[in-house]
Amino acid sequence: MKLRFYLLEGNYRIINDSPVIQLYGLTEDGKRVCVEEEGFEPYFWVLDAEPKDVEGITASQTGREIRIVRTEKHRKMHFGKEHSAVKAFTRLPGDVAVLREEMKKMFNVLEADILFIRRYFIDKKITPLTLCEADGEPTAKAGKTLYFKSKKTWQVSDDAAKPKILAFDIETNHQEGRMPVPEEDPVIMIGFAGENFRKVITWKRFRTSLDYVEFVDSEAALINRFKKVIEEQKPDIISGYYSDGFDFPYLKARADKYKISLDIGIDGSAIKYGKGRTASAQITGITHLDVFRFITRVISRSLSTSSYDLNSIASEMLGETKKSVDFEKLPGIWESRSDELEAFCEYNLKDAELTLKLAQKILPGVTELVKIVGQPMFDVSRMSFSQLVEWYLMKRAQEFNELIPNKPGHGETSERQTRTYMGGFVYEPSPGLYKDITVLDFRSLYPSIISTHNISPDTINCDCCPEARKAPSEQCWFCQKKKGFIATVIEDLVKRRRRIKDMMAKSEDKMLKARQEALKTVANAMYGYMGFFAARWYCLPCVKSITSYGRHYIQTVINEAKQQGFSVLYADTDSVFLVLDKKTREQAREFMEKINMSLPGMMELEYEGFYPTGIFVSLKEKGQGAKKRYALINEEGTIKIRGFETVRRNTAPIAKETQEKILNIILKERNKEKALEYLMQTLEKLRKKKIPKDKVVIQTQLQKEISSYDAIAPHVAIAKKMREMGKPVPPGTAIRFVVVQGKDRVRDRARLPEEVKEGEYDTDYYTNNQVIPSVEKIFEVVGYNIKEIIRGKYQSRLDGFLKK
DNA sequence: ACCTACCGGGG
DNA sequence: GTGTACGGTAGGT
Repeated sequence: MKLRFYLLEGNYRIINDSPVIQLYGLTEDGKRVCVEEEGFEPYFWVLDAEPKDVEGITASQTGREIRIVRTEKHRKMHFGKEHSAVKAFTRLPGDVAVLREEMKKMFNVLEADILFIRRYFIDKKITPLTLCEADGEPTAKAGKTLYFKSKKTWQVSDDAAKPKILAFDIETNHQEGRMPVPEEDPVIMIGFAGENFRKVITWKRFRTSLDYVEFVDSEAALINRFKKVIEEQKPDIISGYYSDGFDFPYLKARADKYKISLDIGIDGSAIKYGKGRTASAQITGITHLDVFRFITRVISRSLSTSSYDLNSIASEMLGETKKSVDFEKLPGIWESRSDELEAFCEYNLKDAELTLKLAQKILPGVTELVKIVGQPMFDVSRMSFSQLVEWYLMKRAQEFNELIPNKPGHGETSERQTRTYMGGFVYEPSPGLYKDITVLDFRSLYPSIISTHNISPDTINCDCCPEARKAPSEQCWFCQKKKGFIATVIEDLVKRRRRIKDMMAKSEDKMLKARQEALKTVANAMYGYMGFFAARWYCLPCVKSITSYGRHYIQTVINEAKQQGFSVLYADTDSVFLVLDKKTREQAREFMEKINMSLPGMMELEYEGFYPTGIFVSLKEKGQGAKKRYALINEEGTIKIRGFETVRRNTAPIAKETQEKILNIILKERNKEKALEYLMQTLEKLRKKKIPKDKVVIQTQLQKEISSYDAIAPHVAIAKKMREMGKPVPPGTAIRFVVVQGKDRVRDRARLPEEVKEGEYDTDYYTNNQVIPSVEKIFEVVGYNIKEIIRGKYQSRLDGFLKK
C-alpha cells in the first residue's frame, strides 16, 4: 500500500547490524507517522583509483573488522575535470569515518564526512516539509505513532506542510542582583501559546481570576506537567526564544535534579543537547525552532535594531512589546506567595505569545530556505549563511556529476585566513548636508557578475579558452564554452527570484515574498562563501575576479554620470548617490536606462530611491578605507541611518541612558542642536559630580576562578579584593565597580561601589571611555565631531582663563 | 601591534 | 555521530 505524508525530520538507527532510515512526518489527515526504510547503503568516493586498489582494504575498531563491502567504478567530475573514481560501500555509516582515516594517506578520499541522513535527502532528492509517498506496509507497533515500513520513498510535490506550532517560555527564581543559576534557582512557571491554546503552569498557589493559570504542587510536578502538555498538544514545532541557550538547558538541569527524563521525542527518546557556543536542543520527530537563533543568523541584517532581545525584536517585527515587571521584587513575591505573582503569569504568557507570533512570522522564510537547501528545518534554522550555501551546493553537485570537495584541514584554513584581497570600490563623500539625492544601485551585483562572467571554481583558467579576456586587473580567465557549476546554480537562483518578483506584481501571496527573500539570501551569500576560509568550494581567484568586475562596473557608472553632468556624491560597491542640482529625476532615470543598454548578461542598474535631504560624514580611520556613515530622509519622512552601533551590557548606566536619549532626539524630534545640548548638559553634570553613584557602576561577570586569569582586568582586581574581604566570588559572580580619579591603570583605580562616596568617580574616564564612545558615532552621522567640540569648549575656557 | 577575556540571548 | 564552525570590542602587555 501507499502512504502519503509531509516529511518533518529524519534520523536513522541500526537494526540487525544494518542502518534503517527513519522519516518522521504527518499524514494528510494530521496523524503522526514514522516511515522506516531499509536498504540505503553508506558509501564514499576514492578519486583516481580502480576497484582492485581499494577492495581489500580493512580497518579495525574495538576488535571489529571494518571493510568495504562492495565497489562501483564511475567517471566523475572534480573541479571541472573528469576523473575515474571508485564508489566504495560500507555496512554501517560509522564505518565510513574509520575507513576514511585509514585510507586518506594513500588516496584522495571524498564525501566521507556527510551525515547519513543528510546523504539520504540529497541522494533520494527528497526535500523536508514537502509531500512524500512511501510504498510499503504499516508495522504492528504500539504507541500513538503510526509506524510504516517502506520499500521505496519519494517526493510527490512541492506542497509544504502546515505545521502546528507550540511556543513556550520558562520563568525562574533568582537571587538578589544576579541572573538565575540552575544549581540553585527553581523554575517557577512555564507558559505556553499555541494557535488555540494558552496556559501558564506554576507551583505556588495564589488568588487569581486569570483563566489560563494552572497550579501544581512542586517544581517536579511542573516539569512533569510540561511534558504532559506537549504530549497532549502534539505540536510539530516547539518554539522558544533562546531556548537552545536557556529554556531547554535550564529545564534539563532542573529535571536531572529530580531524576525526571525529558523524554518528549516521538520515539520516547530524551532531548539531545549540543555543546558549547552552538549548543542546540534536539527532539526526535518534533522540530525545535529557536526563534532567536534564526533571527540572529539570517534576518538580523535586514533589521534596524542592533540588540536582539525579545522586546526589541517583537517591537520591530510585530509592533508589540513585552509586559514589563520588576524582577528585583520577584524573589520576595515568590517567597511570600503574594497575589502579585499574577503579574508574572501575565508576563510569562505574553512572552510565549510573542514567541509564537514571531515563529509564525518567520515560518514562511524558514520553509522556503528548507526547500532550497534541502535539509530539515531543525538544521536549516540554525545554519549560518555559509552553511546554507554549502548544503545547497552539495545538493546540486550531483546534477553536474561533480564530487563534493573536502573541507580544508586546520593548516589550510589558517593559511587561507591570512590571505586578503581588495573589496568593493568606495567613492568618498565630502562631509555635509545635501539636497535632492538619487540613489542607483546594481541589482544583485555580485550574483549577476558570477553568472554573467561564468565565475566558478570549475571554469577558472580552463585549457580550452586561453585567449579569453581576463578579469579587470586580474591574471585569470573563465571558460567561455562551458557554463560552470556555481555560475549555473546562481543563475538559477537569480532567474527564479526574478520570475517570483514578476508574479508578486500580480499577487500578494506571503509565500511568494518569503520565497524570493530566501532565494536572495542564498544567492547573495555565494560570493562571500567562495571567499570563506572554511568553504569546500573556496576559490580566492574567483572572489578577486568578482570584486574586480564590481569595481570596474561601478567606476564606469561614476565616470558616465560625471560626463553627463551629474555630481557624484558617494558610491560604495554597488550603489551610486547622485546629487541632482539642475538635473531632474527623469534625467536620472534616462541616464540609468542608457547605462543598462550597455551592460552585458544579467547586469542591471536599478533606481533605488530619491531622498530630499541627506547628511554624509567621511570617516577615515587610521588609514583604513572610508566607512559607511550617513543618514537619509525619504519623502515619507523615514530616516535611514548607516554606520553606528549601540553599547553593551558592561557599560555604565549613564552611557546607556545618554545614548538612548540622544538617539531619540535625533531620530524622532530631528533636532541635532537639542541633542548636542543634551549631551553637553550630561557632560557638565558629570564634571560637577552630579551623576548619582548607581549610574556610574560598571558591571562585568567573572567568568572563571580568579586564579586562572592571566591578565588582571579591572573586574578581576575587584574580585580579588572581595575575596580578601572574605566574600566568596565563584565564577559567574557579577562584579560591580566604580572607576575613581588617579593616574594609574584602570584596574588600580577600580573600587567597590560601597567604598566610594557620591560623586567620587573619575569624570575623565566616564566622559572619554563611557559616554562619548556611546554617542560620538551618532553625532558624526549628523555632522558633529564631539571630541573637537569638547576640545573647543575646553580651549575657549582655557583662553578665557589665560586672558585674565 | 598583538593577545586575552568578555558579551550576546535568557530571569 | 560519515560532524559542526562566531564576531566584535576593551583593556592589558
